[in-house]
Amino acid sequence: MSVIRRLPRYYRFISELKNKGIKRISSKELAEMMKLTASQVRQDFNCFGGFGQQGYGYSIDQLHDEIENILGLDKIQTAVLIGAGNMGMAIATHVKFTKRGFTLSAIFDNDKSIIGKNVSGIEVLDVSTLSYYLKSNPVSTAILCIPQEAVPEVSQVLYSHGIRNFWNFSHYDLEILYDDIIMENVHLSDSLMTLCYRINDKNEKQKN
Amino acid sequence: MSVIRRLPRYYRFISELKNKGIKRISSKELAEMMKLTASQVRQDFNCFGGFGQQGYGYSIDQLHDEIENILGLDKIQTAVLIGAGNMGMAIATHVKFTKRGFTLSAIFDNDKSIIGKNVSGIEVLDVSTLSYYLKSNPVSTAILCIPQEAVPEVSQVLYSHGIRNFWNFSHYDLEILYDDIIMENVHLSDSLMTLCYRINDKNEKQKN
DNA sequence: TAGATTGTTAATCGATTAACAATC
DNA sequence: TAGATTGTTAATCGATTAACAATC
Repeated sequence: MSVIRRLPRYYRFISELKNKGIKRISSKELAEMMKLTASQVRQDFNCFGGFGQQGYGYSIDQLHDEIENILGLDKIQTAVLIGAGNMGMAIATHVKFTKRGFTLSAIFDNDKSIIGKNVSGIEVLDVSTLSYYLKSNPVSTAILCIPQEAVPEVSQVLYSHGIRNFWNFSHYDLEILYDDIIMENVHLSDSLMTLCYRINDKNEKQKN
Repeated sequence: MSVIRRLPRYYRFISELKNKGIKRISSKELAEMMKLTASQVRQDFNCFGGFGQQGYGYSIDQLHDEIENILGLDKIQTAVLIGAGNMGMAIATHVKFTKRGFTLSAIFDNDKSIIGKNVSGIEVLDVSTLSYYLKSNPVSTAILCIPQEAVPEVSQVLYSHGIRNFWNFSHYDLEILYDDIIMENVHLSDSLMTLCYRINDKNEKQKN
Protein backbone atom coordinates (compact mmCIF):
# COMPACT_ATOMS: atom_id res chain seq x y z
CA MET A 1 0.00 0.00 0.00
CA SER A 2 1.59 3.20 -1.17
CA VAL A 3 -0.43 5.32 1.22
CA ILE A 4 2.01 4.20 3.94
CA ARG A 5 4.84 6.08 2.26
CA ARG A 6 2.73 9.23 2.34
CA LEU A 7 1.79 9.01 6.00
CA PRO A 8 5.00 10.52 7.41
CA ARG A 9 4.61 13.47 5.06
CA TYR A 10 1.01 13.99 6.13
CA TYR A 11 2.23 13.82 9.71
CA ARG A 12 4.85 16.47 9.02
CA PHE A 13 2.37 18.90 7.49
CA ILE A 14 -0.34 18.25 10.08
CA SER A 15 2.14 18.70 12.94
CA GLU A 16 3.13 22.06 11.56
CA LEU A 17 -0.49 23.19 11.25
CA LYS A 18 -1.11 21.99 14.80
CA ASN A 19 1.86 24.02 16.03
CA LYS A 20 0.43 27.07 14.32
CA GLY A 21 -2.75 26.54 16.34
CA ILE A 22 -4.95 25.79 13.32
CA LYS A 23 -7.94 23.64 14.26
CA ARG A 24 -9.53 22.36 11.07
CA ILE A 25 -8.69 21.73 7.42
CA SER A 26 -10.54 20.41 4.39
CA SER A 27 -9.17 17.78 2.05
CA LYS A 28 -9.11 20.47 -0.63
CA GLU A 29 -6.95 22.86 1.39
CA LEU A 30 -4.56 20.14 2.56
CA ALA A 31 -4.26 18.81 -0.98
CA GLU A 32 -3.33 22.23 -2.34
CA MET A 33 -0.74 22.67 0.37
CA MET A 34 0.87 19.28 -0.26
CA LYS A 35 0.40 19.22 -4.02
CA LEU A 36 -1.90 16.23 -3.97
CA THR A 37 -5.52 15.85 -5.10
CA ALA A 38 -8.36 16.27 -2.62
CA SER A 39 -9.58 12.89 -3.74
CA GLN A 40 -6.34 11.24 -2.76
CA VAL A 41 -6.28 12.89 0.65
CA ARG A 42 -9.78 11.60 1.43
CA GLN A 43 -9.04 8.18 -0.02
CA ASP A 44 -5.83 7.97 2.03
CA PHE A 45 -7.41 8.93 5.33
CA ASN A 46 -10.29 6.58 4.72
CA CYS A 47 -7.94 3.62 4.52
CA PHE A 48 -7.67 3.88 8.27
CA GLY A 49 -11.32 4.68 9.01
CA GLY A 50 -12.95 7.98 8.20
CA PHE A 51 -12.07 10.60 10.76
CA GLY A 52 -13.47 13.55 8.90
CA GLN A 53 -16.81 15.22 9.27
CA GLN A 54 -19.05 16.02 6.34
CA GLY A 55 -19.52 19.71 5.75
CA TYR A 56 -16.70 20.56 8.15
CA GLY A 57 -13.49 18.82 7.14
CA TYR A 58 -10.88 17.26 9.40
CA SER A 59 -9.86 18.25 12.92
CA ILE A 60 -6.10 18.92 12.92
CA ASP A 61 -5.69 17.67 16.48
CA GLN A 62 -7.55 14.46 15.78
CA LEU A 63 -5.74 13.93 12.49
CA HIS A 64 -2.41 14.41 14.26
CA ASP A 65 -3.24 11.86 16.94
CA GLU A 66 -4.72 9.36 14.49
CA ILE A 67 -1.66 9.40 12.21
CA GLU A 68 0.66 9.20 15.21
CA ASN A 69 -1.29 6.15 16.28
CA ILE A 70 -1.32 4.53 12.85
CA LEU A 71 2.45 5.00 12.56
CA GLY A 72 2.85 3.61 16.08
CA LEU A 73 5.08 6.46 17.22
CA ASP A 74 3.85 5.93 20.80
CA LYS A 75 5.17 2.36 21.07
CA ILE A 76 8.90 2.93 21.52
CA GLN A 77 11.34 0.56 19.76
CA THR A 78 14.83 0.10 21.14
CA ALA A 79 17.60 0.46 18.58
CA VAL A 80 21.37 0.06 18.42
CA LEU A 81 23.54 1.89 15.92
CA ILE A 82 26.48 0.07 14.34
CA GLY A 83 29.22 2.19 12.87
CA ALA A 84 30.17 5.56 14.35
CA GLY A 85 31.87 7.03 11.30
CA ASN A 86 30.67 10.29 9.80
CA MET A 87 27.32 8.88 8.80
CA GLY A 88 26.71 7.08 12.09
CA MET A 89 27.66 10.21 14.05
CA ALA A 90 25.32 12.33 11.94
CA ILE A 91 22.46 9.89 12.48
CA ALA A 92 23.08 9.63 16.21
CA THR A 93 23.21 13.37 16.76
CA HIS A 94 20.83 14.61 14.10
CA VAL A 95 17.82 12.26 14.20
CA LYS A 96 15.09 12.84 16.78
CA PHE A 97 14.58 9.21 17.71
CA THR A 98 12.08 9.64 20.53
CA LYS A 99 9.78 11.71 18.31
CA ARG A 100 9.86 8.95 15.68
CA GLY A 101 9.04 5.93 17.84
CA PHE A 102 12.53 4.85 18.77
CA THR A 103 15.11 5.08 21.50
CA LEU A 104 18.80 4.72 20.75
CA SER A 105 20.31 2.51 23.43
CA ALA A 106 23.87 1.91 22.24
CA ILE A 107 26.43 2.73 19.56
CA PHE A 108 29.12 0.33 18.38
CA ASP A 109 32.30 0.70 16.36
CA ASN A 110 35.53 -1.21 15.77
CA ASP A 111 37.81 1.83 15.70
CA LYS A 112 39.81 2.06 18.95
CA SER A 113 40.09 5.83 18.57
CA ILE A 114 36.31 6.20 18.63
CA ILE A 115 35.42 3.56 21.23
CA GLY A 116 34.74 5.16 24.60
CA LYS A 117 33.77 8.51 23.14
CA ASN A 118 30.44 10.02 24.08
CA VAL A 119 27.97 10.68 21.27
CA SER A 120 24.79 12.54 22.25
CA GLY A 121 24.93 11.02 25.71
CA ILE A 122 25.72 7.48 24.60
CA GLU A 123 29.13 5.87 25.00
CA VAL A 124 30.53 4.21 21.89
CA LEU A 125 31.14 0.51 22.64
CA ASP A 126 33.50 -1.99 21.05
CA VAL A 127 31.66 -3.92 18.36
CA SER A 128 33.31 -7.11 19.62
CA THR A 129 31.06 -6.81 22.68
CA LEU A 130 27.91 -6.54 20.54
CA SER A 131 26.86 -10.15 21.01
CA TYR A 132 27.35 -9.88 24.78
CA TYR A 133 25.37 -6.63 24.87
CA LEU A 134 22.45 -8.10 22.96
CA LYS A 135 22.22 -11.03 25.39
CA SER A 136 21.45 -8.74 28.31
CA ASN A 137 19.65 -5.86 26.60
CA PRO A 138 16.41 -6.11 24.65
CA VAL A 139 16.84 -4.54 21.22
CA SER A 140 14.39 -4.74 18.32
CA THR A 141 16.09 -2.66 15.66
CA ALA A 142 19.57 -2.14 14.26
CA ILE A 143 20.83 0.90 12.38
CA LEU A 144 23.57 -0.02 9.95
CA CYS A 145 26.12 2.70 9.19
CA ILE A 146 28.97 0.35 8.34
CA PRO A 147 30.78 -0.27 5.07
CA GLN A 148 29.27 -2.81 2.69
CA GLU A 149 31.97 -5.42 3.40
CA ALA A 150 31.14 -5.50 7.10
CA VAL A 151 27.42 -6.03 6.63
CA PRO A 152 27.20 -9.84 6.28
CA GLU A 153 29.18 -10.55 9.46
CA VAL A 154 27.57 -7.88 11.63
CA SER A 155 24.05 -8.61 10.41
CA GLN A 156 24.59 -12.30 11.16
CA VAL A 157 25.30 -11.43 14.81
CA LEU A 158 22.28 -9.14 14.95
CA TYR A 159 20.01 -11.68 13.25
CA SER A 160 21.14 -14.52 15.49
CA HIS A 161 20.13 -12.45 18.50
CA GLY A 162 16.64 -12.05 17.13
CA ILE A 163 16.89 -8.62 15.55
CA ARG A 164 14.58 -8.46 12.54
CA ASN A 165 14.24 -4.74 11.93
CA PHE A 166 16.91 -2.75 10.12
CA TRP A 167 17.47 0.83 9.10
CA ASN A 168 20.14 0.42 6.50
CA PHE A 169 22.54 3.12 5.32
CA SER A 170 25.06 0.73 3.78
CA HIS A 171 25.14 -0.07 0.08
CA TYR A 172 24.38 -3.68 0.81
CA ASP A 173 20.91 -5.00 -0.06
CA LEU A 174 20.17 -6.99 3.06
CA GLU A 175 16.82 -8.38 1.87
CA ILE A 176 18.89 -10.75 -0.20
CA LEU A 177 20.33 -12.44 2.90
CA TYR A 178 17.21 -12.86 5.05
CA ASP A 179 13.60 -12.85 3.97
CA ASP A 180 11.87 -12.48 7.32
CA ILE A 181 13.27 -9.07 8.12
CA ILE A 182 11.94 -5.56 7.84
CA MET A 183 14.39 -3.48 5.93
CA GLU A 184 14.18 0.25 5.50
CA ASN A 185 16.92 1.32 3.13
CA VAL A 186 18.41 4.78 2.85
CA HIS A 187 20.59 4.45 -0.21
CA LEU A 188 22.08 7.92 -0.52
CA SER A 189 24.00 7.16 -3.67
CA ASP A 190 20.86 5.81 -5.35
CA SER A 191 19.15 9.05 -4.47
CA LEU A 192 22.04 11.09 -5.87
CA MET A 193 22.08 9.10 -9.10
CA THR A 194 18.35 9.60 -9.48
CA LEU A 195 18.95 13.32 -9.14
CA CYS A 196 21.67 13.04 -11.78
CA TYR A 197 19.26 11.30 -14.15
CA ARG A 198 16.57 13.91 -13.63
CA ILE A 199 18.97 16.82 -14.24
CA ASN A 200 20.33 15.31 -17.43
CA ASP A 201 16.87 14.33 -18.61
CA LYS A 202 15.61 17.89 -18.15
CA ASN A 203 18.69 19.32 -19.91
CA GLU A 204 18.12 17.04 -22.90
CA LYS A 205 14.45 17.96 -23.13
CA GLN A 206 15.32 21.66 -23.09
CA LYS A 207 17.64 21.19 -26.06
CA ASN A 208 14.81 19.88 -28.24
CA MET B 1 8.17 6.37 -14.82
CA SER B 2 8.99 4.18 -11.87
CA VAL B 3 11.71 2.36 -13.75
CA ILE B 4 13.92 5.41 -13.06
CA ARG B 5 13.90 4.68 -9.34
CA ARG B 6 15.13 1.17 -10.06
CA LEU B 7 17.99 2.20 -12.33
CA PRO B 8 20.50 3.05 -9.57
CA ARG B 9 19.85 -0.31 -7.97
CA TYR B 10 20.41 -2.11 -11.28
CA TYR B 11 23.59 -0.12 -11.64
CA ARG B 12 24.76 -1.20 -8.18
CA PHE B 13 24.20 -4.88 -8.88
CA ILE B 14 25.63 -4.77 -12.40
CA SER B 15 28.73 -2.90 -11.18
CA GLU B 16 29.35 -5.59 -8.61
CA LEU B 17 29.01 -8.36 -11.20
CA LYS B 18 31.35 -6.45 -13.49
CA ASN B 19 33.92 -6.19 -10.68
CA LYS B 20 33.69 -9.93 -10.19
CA GLY B 21 34.60 -10.32 -13.84
CA ILE B 22 31.27 -11.86 -14.88
CA LYS B 23 30.53 -11.26 -18.55
CA ARG B 24 26.89 -12.14 -19.17
CA ILE B 25 23.61 -12.53 -17.30
CA SER B 26 20.06 -13.46 -18.24
CA SER B 27 17.01 -11.52 -17.12
CA LYS B 28 16.03 -14.61 -15.11
CA GLU B 29 19.29 -14.73 -13.16
CA LEU B 30 19.38 -10.99 -12.53
CA ALA B 31 15.75 -11.03 -11.42
CA GLU B 32 16.41 -13.80 -8.88
CA MET B 33 19.39 -11.93 -7.54
CA MET B 34 17.50 -8.67 -7.13
CA LYS B 35 14.17 -10.19 -6.14
CA LEU B 36 12.34 -8.90 -9.19
CA THR B 37 10.58 -10.76 -12.01
CA ALA B 38 12.42 -11.60 -15.21
CA SER B 39 9.60 -9.88 -17.05
CA GLN B 40 10.18 -6.64 -15.22
CA VAL B 41 13.92 -6.73 -15.87
CA ARG B 42 13.37 -7.12 -19.61
CA GLN B 43 10.58 -4.55 -19.65
CA ASP B 44 12.78 -2.08 -17.75
CA PHE B 45 15.80 -2.45 -19.99
CA ASN B 46 13.63 -2.18 -23.08
CA CYS B 47 12.42 1.25 -22.03
CA PHE B 48 15.80 2.52 -23.13
CA GLY B 49 16.20 0.39 -26.24
CA GLY B 50 16.84 -3.36 -26.15
CA PHE B 51 20.44 -4.11 -25.44
CA GLY B 52 20.06 -7.80 -24.89
CA GLN B 53 20.65 -10.62 -27.29
CA GLN B 54 18.12 -13.40 -27.81
CA GLY B 55 19.33 -16.81 -26.69
CA TYR B 56 22.28 -15.24 -24.86
CA GLY B 57 21.13 -12.63 -22.38
CA TYR B 58 22.77 -9.32 -21.52
CA SER B 59 26.43 -8.37 -21.62
CA ILE B 60 27.41 -7.08 -18.18
CA ASP B 61 29.91 -4.62 -19.60
CA GLN B 62 27.42 -3.21 -22.06
CA LEU B 63 24.65 -3.07 -19.46
CA HIS B 64 26.98 -1.20 -17.11
CA ASP B 65 27.88 1.37 -19.73
CA GLU B 66 24.31 1.79 -20.96
CA ILE B 67 22.92 2.42 -17.48
CA GLU B 68 25.78 4.78 -16.68
CA ASN B 69 24.87 6.63 -19.83
CA ILE B 70 21.14 6.70 -19.14
CA LEU B 71 21.79 8.05 -15.65
CA GLY B 72 24.18 10.60 -17.13
CA LEU B 73 26.95 9.81 -14.64
CA ASP B 74 29.53 10.89 -17.22
CA LYS B 75 28.25 14.48 -17.46
CA ILE B 76 29.55 16.00 -14.23
CA GLN B 77 27.32 18.46 -12.33
CA THR B 78 28.89 21.01 -10.01
CA ALA B 79 27.35 21.16 -6.54
CA VAL B 80 27.68 23.26 -3.41
CA LEU B 81 26.81 21.98 0.05
CA ILE B 82 25.08 24.29 2.50
CA GLY B 83 25.32 23.39 6.16
CA ALA B 84 28.41 21.71 7.61
CA GLY B 85 26.82 20.27 10.73
CA ASN B 86 26.89 16.56 11.42
CA MET B 87 24.76 15.71 8.43
CA GLY B 88 26.61 18.00 6.04
CA MET B 89 29.96 16.65 7.22
CA ALA B 90 28.78 13.09 6.76
CA ILE B 91 27.55 13.83 3.24
CA ALA B 92 30.73 15.67 2.28
CA THR B 93 33.06 12.93 3.50
CA HIS B 94 30.95 9.84 2.90
CA VAL B 95 29.37 10.29 -0.53
CA LYS B 96 31.38 9.40 -3.64
CA PHE B 97 30.34 12.39 -5.70
CA THR B 98 32.52 11.83 -8.75
CA LYS B 99 31.21 8.29 -9.15
CA ARG B 100 27.65 9.60 -9.07
CA GLY B 101 27.88 12.34 -11.67
CA PHE B 102 28.78 15.26 -9.41
CA THR B 103 31.67 17.29 -8.14
CA LEU B 104 31.48 19.10 -4.82
CA SER B 105 32.98 22.55 -5.32
CA ALA B 106 32.27 24.34 -2.04
CA ILE B 107 30.84 23.98 1.45
CA PHE B 108 29.10 26.79 3.34
CA ASP B 109 28.13 27.32 6.96
CA ASN B 110 27.25 30.21 9.27
CA ASP B 111 29.08 28.86 12.33
CA LYS B 112 32.32 30.80 12.90
CA SER B 113 33.88 27.79 14.63
CA ILE B 114 33.44 25.69 11.50
CA ILE B 115 34.23 28.28 8.80
CA GLY B 116 37.77 27.86 7.52
CA LYS B 117 37.97 24.19 8.42
CA ASN B 118 38.94 21.71 5.77
CA VAL B 119 36.43 18.99 4.93
CA SER B 120 37.62 16.31 2.50
CA GLY B 121 39.87 18.81 0.78
CA ILE B 122 37.34 21.63 0.64
CA GLU B 123 37.49 24.71 2.82
CA VAL B 124 34.25 25.62 4.60
CA LEU B 125 33.20 29.14 3.54
CA ASP B 126 31.05 31.73 5.27
CA VAL B 127 27.47 31.42 4.02
CA SER B 128 27.30 35.22 3.84
CA THR B 129 29.67 34.97 0.85
CA LEU B 130 27.42 32.46 -0.93
CA SER B 131 25.90 35.01 -3.28
CA TYR B 132 29.35 36.34 -4.19
CA TYR B 133 30.66 32.82 -4.76
CA LEU B 134 27.78 31.91 -7.07
CA LYS B 135 28.40 34.99 -9.22
CA SER B 136 31.87 33.83 -10.19
CA ASN B 137 31.50 30.04 -10.05
CA PRO B 138 29.16 27.97 -12.19
CA VAL B 139 27.05 25.72 -9.97
CA SER B 140 24.04 23.66 -11.03
CA THR B 141 23.08 21.89 -7.84
CA ALA B 142 22.72 22.66 -4.14
CA ILE B 143 22.81 20.18 -1.29
CA LEU B 144 20.76 21.39 1.65
CA CYS B 145 21.89 20.19 5.07
CA ILE B 146 20.52 23.15 6.99
CA PRO B 147 17.72 23.36 9.56
CA GLN B 148 14.19 23.83 8.27
CA GLU B 149 14.00 27.47 9.38
CA ALA B 150 16.99 28.45 7.26
CA VAL B 151 15.67 26.90 4.04
CA PRO B 152 13.49 29.71 2.63
CA GLU B 153 16.20 32.36 2.90
CA VAL B 154 19.08 30.22 1.65
CA SER B 155 17.07 28.65 -1.16
CA GLN B 156 16.02 32.13 -2.29
CA VAL B 157 19.68 33.07 -2.74
CA LEU B 158 20.39 29.83 -4.58
CA TYR B 159 17.31 30.16 -6.78
CA SER B 160 18.05 33.76 -7.66
CA HIS B 161 21.46 32.67 -8.93
CA GLY B 162 19.86 30.17 -11.26
CA ILE B 163 20.22 27.00 -9.22
CA ARG B 164 17.33 24.69 -10.03
CA ASN B 165 18.53 21.32 -8.76
CA PHE B 166 18.42 20.39 -5.10
CA TRP B 167 19.40 17.45 -2.96
CA ASN B 168 17.44 18.17 0.16
CA PHE B 169 18.15 16.74 3.62
CA SER B 170 16.10 19.32 5.50
CA HIS B 171 12.56 18.69 6.68
CA TYR B 172 11.30 21.45 4.46
CA ASP B 173 9.31 20.51 1.35
CA LEU B 174 10.88 22.85 -1.16
CA GLU B 175 8.61 21.89 -4.08
CA ILE B 176 6.05 24.09 -2.39
CA LEU B 177 8.14 27.22 -2.91
CA TYR B 178 9.23 26.81 -6.53
CA ASP B 179 7.68 24.67 -9.21
CA ASP B 180 10.42 24.72 -11.82
CA ILE B 181 13.02 22.97 -9.71
CA ILE B 182 14.24 19.41 -9.50
CA MET B 183 14.05 18.26 -5.93
CA GLU B 184 15.45 15.03 -4.64
CA ASN B 185 14.42 14.67 -1.02
CA VAL B 186 16.12 12.53 1.58
CA HIS B 187 13.72 12.77 4.47
CA LEU B 188 15.40 10.62 7.11
CA SER B 189 12.66 11.04 9.67
CA ASP B 190 10.04 10.00 7.11
CA SER B 191 12.07 6.88 6.48
CA LEU B 192 12.36 6.17 10.20
CA MET B 193 8.63 6.64 10.73
CA THR B 194 7.90 4.28 7.86
CA LEU B 195 10.11 1.72 9.58
CA CYS B 196 8.17 2.35 12.79
CA TYR B 197 4.89 1.70 11.01
CA ARG B 198 6.14 -1.51 9.44
CA ILE B 199 7.44 -2.87 12.76
CA ASN B 200 4.21 -2.13 14.58
CA ASP B 201 2.12 -3.45 11.72
CA LYS B 202 4.03 -6.73 11.74
CA ASN B 203 3.74 -7.03 15.52
CA GLU B 204 -0.02 -6.53 15.35
CA LYS B 205 -0.42 -9.11 12.63
CA GLN B 206 1.57 -11.63 14.68
CA LYS B 207 -0.78 -11.16 17.62
CA ASN B 208 -3.78 -12.29 15.55
C1' DT C 1 -32.89 24.60 5.23
C1' DA C 2 -28.77 25.51 2.22
C1' DG C 3 -23.91 25.02 1.74
C1' DA C 4 -19.96 22.55 2.42
C1' DT C 5 -17.39 18.67 2.49
C1' DT C 6 -16.90 14.01 3.46
C1' DG C 7 -17.12 8.84 2.38
C1' DT C 8 -17.47 5.73 -1.21
C1' DT C 9 -18.25 3.80 -5.66
C1' DA C 10 -16.98 3.79 -10.50
C1' DA C 11 -13.75 5.14 -14.20
C1' DT C 12 -9.19 5.90 -15.55
C1' DC C 13 -4.57 5.50 -15.62
C1' DG C 14 -0.12 3.37 -15.06
C1' DA C 15 2.78 -0.29 -13.70
C1' DT C 16 3.59 -5.21 -13.29
C1' DT C 17 3.20 -9.85 -14.82
C1' DA C 18 2.31 -13.48 -18.17
C1' DA C 19 2.67 -15.37 -22.60
C1' DC C 20 4.71 -16.25 -26.78
C1' DA C 21 6.57 -15.30 -31.29
C1' DA C 22 11.07 -13.69 -32.98
C1' DT C 23 15.77 -14.68 -33.23
C1' DC C 24 20.46 -15.45 -31.77
C1' DT D 1 19.14 -27.38 -36.14
C1' DA D 2 17.65 -27.22 -31.15
C1' DG D 3 17.80 -24.61 -27.00
C1' DA D 4 17.83 -20.48 -24.78
C1' DT D 5 16.43 -16.11 -24.00
C1' DT D 6 15.08 -11.80 -25.62
C1' DG D 7 11.59 -8.16 -27.25
C1' DT D 8 6.94 -7.17 -27.30
C1' DT D 9 2.04 -7.62 -26.97
C1' DA D 10 -1.87 -8.69 -24.07
C1' DA D 11 -3.83 -9.52 -19.43
C1' DT D 12 -3.83 -8.38 -14.75
C1' DC D 13 -3.29 -5.84 -10.91
C1' DG D 14 -3.09 -1.76 -8.07
C1' DA D 15 -3.21 3.06 -7.42
C1' DT D 16 -5.11 7.52 -8.63
C1' DT D 17 -8.75 10.48 -10.04
C1' DA D 18 -13.53 11.75 -10.87
C1' DA D 19 -18.19 11.84 -9.56
C1' DC D 20 -21.84 12.07 -6.54
C1' DA D 21 -24.92 10.61 -2.93
C1' DA D 22 -24.82 10.91 2.13
C1' DT D 23 -24.74 13.92 5.91
C1' DC D 24 -23.05 17.33 9.09
